[in-house]
Amino acid sequence: MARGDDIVVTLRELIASGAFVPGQRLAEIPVAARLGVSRTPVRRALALLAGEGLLAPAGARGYLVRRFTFKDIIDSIEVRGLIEGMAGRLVAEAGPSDATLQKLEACIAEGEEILNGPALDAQADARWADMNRRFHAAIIATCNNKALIEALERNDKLPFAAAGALAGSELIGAELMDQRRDVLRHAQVQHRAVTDALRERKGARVEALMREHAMQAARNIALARRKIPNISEPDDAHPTKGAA
Amino acid sequence: MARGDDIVVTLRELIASGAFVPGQRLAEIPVAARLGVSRTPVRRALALLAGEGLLAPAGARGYLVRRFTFKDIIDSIEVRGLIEGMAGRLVAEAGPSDATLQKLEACIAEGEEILNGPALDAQADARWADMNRRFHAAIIATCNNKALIEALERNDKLPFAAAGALAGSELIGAELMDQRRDVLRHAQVQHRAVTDALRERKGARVEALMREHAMQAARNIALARRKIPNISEPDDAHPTKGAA
DNA sequence: TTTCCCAAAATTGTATCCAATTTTTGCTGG
DNA sequence: CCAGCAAAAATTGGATACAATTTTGGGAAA
Repeated sequence: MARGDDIVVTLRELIASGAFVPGQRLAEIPVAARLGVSRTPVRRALALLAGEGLLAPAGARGYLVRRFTFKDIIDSIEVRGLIEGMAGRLVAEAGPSDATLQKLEACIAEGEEILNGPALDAQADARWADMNRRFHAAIIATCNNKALIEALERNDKLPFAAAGALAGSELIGAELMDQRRDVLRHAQVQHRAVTDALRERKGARVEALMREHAMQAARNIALARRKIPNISEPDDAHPTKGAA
Repeated sequence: MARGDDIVVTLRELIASGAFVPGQRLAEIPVAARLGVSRTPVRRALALLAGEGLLAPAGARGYLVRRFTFKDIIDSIEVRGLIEGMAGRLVAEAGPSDATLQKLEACIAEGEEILNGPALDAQADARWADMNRRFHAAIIATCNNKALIEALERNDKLPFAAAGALAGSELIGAELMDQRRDVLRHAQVQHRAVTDALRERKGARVEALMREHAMQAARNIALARRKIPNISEPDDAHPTKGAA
């Protein structure tokens, strides 16, 4: 998709990195000037980002950078657990292919390698993040339910909702690195349990494990809460796109 | 939202109604001519519909009307059950407000009214569809999880995925109307059970009930399968937007 | 006859221009 | 001094013009 989607990606990163303040109005002309393009592709990008939920309609005209509270982040991670849980159950019920199981085992082996390594530095963390993404992708990719896959794809675009969003980010300081090995060790055990349950076609167990696995990620995010840029307080009544 | 969103709505209806054949390429100029507007708003609309999953990118340029198999429809309904199930569980765990319970009871009372009415004609069916939408909306609206609400909103845009998509449509012929009363009676019982479980804060039970309630809707869709326009056969290898 | 290449046509993507609506600002009146 | 209204400025949405890329079709050569 070599359309004007690079603009969308750039804007998404700018929003996630905190370059745009939540609640700020995103006028087309300044954005276009900043990106060095005309208003036309910016207009398309803003509409798409609003469709993704990163921007909120500002009254009758234009868009606002949406506010995300800390609860919103935790909630989206729980939704990820819900979706991945069903995906895992579907895979278990259908019986995972050998190729899938091999992928998962390879991820586990790599996880073991990382955990047994000498230092758990930023590089090791990035490697873990990549492995973690492959593990989760291997499950959702074979669930054979397009609606479910797309629901997860959309959810993953919300800030810090995707699997491995914390790992590999710059949010883990030295003080969190101390606990990091325990955290990843626990995740590794969960990956092991998920893989075994998949092989044994224990659908309900996989579903519960994936949900709990996400809840664990939510707790880890909570540890880094203070470093997350641009999270709003829960009690501010600013517009964040109303419910249904 | 008085933006160019009416064009998006119109196109969505044209796709759902089968005016566009799946796999057909949607060129901007013909679409713009058909709607009587210029290419600019059409481009925005096509990009948004692709974001919603109703269109698939056609190689490096333009979009195709996406193919939906019958399984895709059933799958999206099951995803709806998953999401609504979690929403119901959250409402139950937090304790539903009196206002919510009153709304649900009002829906149930209206359902009883419809079922006890003399004829179950198309008008009664449309009334049921409206009541049903309100029932489901009352639950999801109070779940207090924005990611979940938006996941449902997106899923509801897929063909026949939304609650009450079959009821109120033209797909129920005379032969299905015979079974219609039994079908709705069963749904009414499920609404009753959901409401009671919510009041009693039985989260797990609500979740299971909502899932099963959706599965029932899937079975009803299956009865009308032959009348659904533009569903593709499951074994055609045409592009339908690849998985993750 | 088939295949490959080049040219032409069509279509998408971008930039600019115009109209319409909204928002802001300043002035006037109470 | 505040409120209300009017005018002006700014910003968004739509249409058109232009550039670039892709696709298609035809012709020539093997």
